[in-house]
Amino acid sequence: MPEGHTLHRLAREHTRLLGGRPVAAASPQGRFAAGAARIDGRVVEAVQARGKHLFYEFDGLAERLHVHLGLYGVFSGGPLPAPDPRGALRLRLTTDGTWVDLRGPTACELLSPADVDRIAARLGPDPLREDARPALAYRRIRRSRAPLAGLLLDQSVIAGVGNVYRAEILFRHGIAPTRPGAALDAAEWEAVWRDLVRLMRAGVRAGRIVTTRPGHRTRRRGAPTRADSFYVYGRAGLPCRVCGTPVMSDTLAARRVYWCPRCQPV
DNA sequence: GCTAAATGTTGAT
DNA sequence: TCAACCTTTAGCT
Repeated sequence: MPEGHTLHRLAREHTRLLGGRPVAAASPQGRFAAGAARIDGRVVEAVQARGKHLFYEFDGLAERLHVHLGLYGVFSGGPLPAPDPRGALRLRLTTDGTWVDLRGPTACELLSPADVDRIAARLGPDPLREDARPALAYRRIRRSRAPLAGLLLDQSVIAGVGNVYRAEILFRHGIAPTRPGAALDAAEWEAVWRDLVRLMRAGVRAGRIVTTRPGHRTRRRGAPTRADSFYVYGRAGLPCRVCGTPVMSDTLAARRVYWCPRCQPV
C-alpha cells in the first residue's frame, strides 16, 4: 500500500521495464478501455513520480497517463507469459518481455499537459525529488495554527507523506501530533525534513517503510521484521519501544494517529 | 460466505 | 466532518 516511496519505486521499475519499448495496452475490466486503446502500441518515453502520483509519457501522444493508487490500488507484474486476467483488472501493459497489471486505482486516466501541470502545481515539495524546495513547506507550516499531524498529511504542504510516515516522523522528533504548525521552529523543521528524505529514500530502496533504529527493535540483529518496523504506527496499546508507556491512538480528521504521550509531550 | 479494515482523495454538508 | 469510491485480504462465521 502506497506512500510516496512506493510510487517512486514504481516509477523506477516501470522506467526500467517499459521505457523505450512499445507496449500493448488493454483494460480487461473495461473502465479504461478508451484510454488503453490510445496508448496501445506506443513507446513509453518516461515514467515519473510526484508525491503519490505517477505520470507516463508516450511517443507521439501529448496526453499523459496519470495513475493514483489511492488506498487500495496495486501494481503487479513479471516476465511473460502473463497470467490470464482475473478479477477487476483496470490496465495491463505488455512489452515483448514483461507484463504490468494495475488494479483498484483511484485514478487511471489520460490527461492533457495542462491538467498534469495543474496537479503538479497543487503539490508541496516531495522529499524524494531532487528539485524539492522544503522552504515552501515550512512557510505553510509556520503560518498555520493547525496541528502538525494534519499539515504533514496535506499533499499541498508536503507531497508523498502518508499515515505511516507522519506518525513515525513525529515520534522520531518527539513532537506531539496536536502541536500547531506555528510552534515548529526552524531547526526542528530542518531536522524533520532531512529525516523524511532519509527515511523515504530508504523506503524506496527496501520497498517498505522502516523507521526504527536497530537498538529499538525486538530483534536487534538481522533484517527488521514487519512487527519491528515502526515505533508507533498501528501499535495502539502496546508499550513504546523507547519508554514503555502504552502507545495512544485517536482519530483525527477521519484518519488514525498514533503517538507516545511520554516521548511526544504536548 | 460475510464483514471490516487498509500506507488515500474528493466533493458534499 | 462525513460519506463515497476503487479492490483485496484477514479474520471471522
